[in-house]
Amino acid sequence: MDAADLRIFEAVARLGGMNRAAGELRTVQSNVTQRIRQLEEELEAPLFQRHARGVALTPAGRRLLPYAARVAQLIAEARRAVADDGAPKGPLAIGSLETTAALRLAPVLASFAAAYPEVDLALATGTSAELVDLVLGHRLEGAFVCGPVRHPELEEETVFREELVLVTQRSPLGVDALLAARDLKIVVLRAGCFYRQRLEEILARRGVVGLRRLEFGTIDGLIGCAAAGIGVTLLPRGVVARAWREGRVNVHALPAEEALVDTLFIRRRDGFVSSALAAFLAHARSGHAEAEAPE
Amino acid sequence: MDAADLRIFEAVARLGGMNRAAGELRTVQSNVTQRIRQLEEELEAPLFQRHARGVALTPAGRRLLPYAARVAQLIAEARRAVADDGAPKGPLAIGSLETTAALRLAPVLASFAAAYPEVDLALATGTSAELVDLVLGHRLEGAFVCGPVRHPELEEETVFREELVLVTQRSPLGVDALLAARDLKIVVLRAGCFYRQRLEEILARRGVVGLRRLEFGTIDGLIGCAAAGIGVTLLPRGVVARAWREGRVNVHALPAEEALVDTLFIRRRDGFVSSALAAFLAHARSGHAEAEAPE
DNA sequence: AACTTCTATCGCAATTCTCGATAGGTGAGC
DNA sequence: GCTCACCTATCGAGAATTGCGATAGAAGTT
Repeated sequence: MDAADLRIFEAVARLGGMNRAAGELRTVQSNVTQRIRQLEEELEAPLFQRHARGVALTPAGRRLLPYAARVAQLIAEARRAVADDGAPKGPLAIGSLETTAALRLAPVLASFAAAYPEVDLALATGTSAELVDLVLGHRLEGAFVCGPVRHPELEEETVFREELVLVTQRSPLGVDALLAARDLKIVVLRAGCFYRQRLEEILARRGVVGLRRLEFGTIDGLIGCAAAGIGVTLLPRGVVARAWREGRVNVHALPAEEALVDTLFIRRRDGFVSSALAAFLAHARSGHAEAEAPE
Repeated sequence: MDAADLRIFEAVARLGGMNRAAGELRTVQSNVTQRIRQLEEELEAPLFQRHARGVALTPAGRRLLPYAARVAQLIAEARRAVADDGAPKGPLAIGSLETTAALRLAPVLASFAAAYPEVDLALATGTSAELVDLVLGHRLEGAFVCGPVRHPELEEETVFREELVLVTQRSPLGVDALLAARDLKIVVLRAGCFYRQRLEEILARRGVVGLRRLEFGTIDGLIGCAAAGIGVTLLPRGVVARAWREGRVNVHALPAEEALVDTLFIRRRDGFVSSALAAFLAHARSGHAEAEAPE
């Protein structure tokens, strides 16, 4: 049982037929048949049940299938480990919440790309749950998500701790009075954004429910909306610092348990940490992340 | 890069020479040389530094080595998974603390062996730390240890919860008076036993320190020593129930935080659970473990 | 009944693997 | 300084494996 055998086995199992597998593997059907038969002889167990429309996994085959994928992944990882001589280079696939990417990662990415031109950085965005799945599935080397995740196979590390503040129009009124206004909307960066959920929780706890939502694609748009009294939004303090200094909006601090949100970087515990990823993490930790933070 | 290549690579790295590796692999040196050279060409990286007395790993080789072991383990596990058709059979290597084996496991093992004669059960004993290492190193499918362990790669499950009691000679005196006796010894099953450590902590907390230790190989010996007033020991309540009913010893309950000790079964989180292991765990959980417990 | 789609098998070619022998290099010991 | 022991590199021939194309057979579809 070799890695090559397992690759063929995996293709046959996934495509449900030796002909289809042969096509994908750039070989001929007789070859696939022979290799599968040899594998079955070696393991002394039938792996596929043959029928007229293709093949189906037997129980033994079902037991083998996950190992085929794991062996392939492990060998791919070994290749990367050998190729990684310590100088950050090559592909680096990481993920991030859209909000984090927009608010925090932009300067990190820019300076990282400048510092390590040899690295081909790919940034995927999605919800925390999607990103966790991608990391677990070896599709991403790591991701920035809102935590805690507490998955046994994932290592997590807090990289940003945001203090979220309510942002409203400039007004002598208190926050409660502002929230009581008719037609108030909550303004969020994007549907599904983590801050939206948090904002709704915060308002619900104050008895404000059923507000309309308004989506904006840019941070400045959010702040503009809040300044105009159209709605209320929730943003990291650092992001609204400028608008606040300029007197365009009011910011309202929240109690710590509502205000603080940790952005974690997650990666597989057993996974290989490429030099590119190590360099990226060092870069993210070493202060570039504070570029937008308040003075 | 195939599993076979990695096996050859691993042997060369471990033995420090292609000749030695060829011997172990039952092939000839030229073959090993060629395969290693091909592997180096494929990976485009030198794996070994050749010198007159053999070869030494290069940095790239050092990076590859752990993957060779992991691939080999994974493939071995895949073989076992395929061979395991649901009927418990074949080898089953588990570990246990000596104390647990003696006090709790004997009836489980006996009835398991009778129920599943197809399983070749091997029981290794050692300290908790040793057993944890053996499980992590794929040498044992699981082990009974005293917890908590909290290792990220290990799944742990509480299988026994013992109530430990102090066992002393039968006497109208209170436990404090008995502990104050001169020449009192602590009697333990074996050096390094977990209960010994707990017993010393318990006594230390009551100001009793520096006692002599006496080791006995059997539970009955411990109880006999305690009954004769030679020493004091610490045992699960169930084990001394008979001697207590017969009026041979006094048992003294302890506060919960001192009395309760969990025996956990640990196994690798990512590891394959063989049918034999599943059957064993079901067996252990389903009441056979209570054979020696009090009525 | 003809057709399509799939797997099993066979013979042959190409590739790869294995083996044994030989060459070359290096350090230890005399 | 020489030989000896030990090691790796390389070569060529034979063996084994793998890959390919063609064909046969089975089963569902039209």
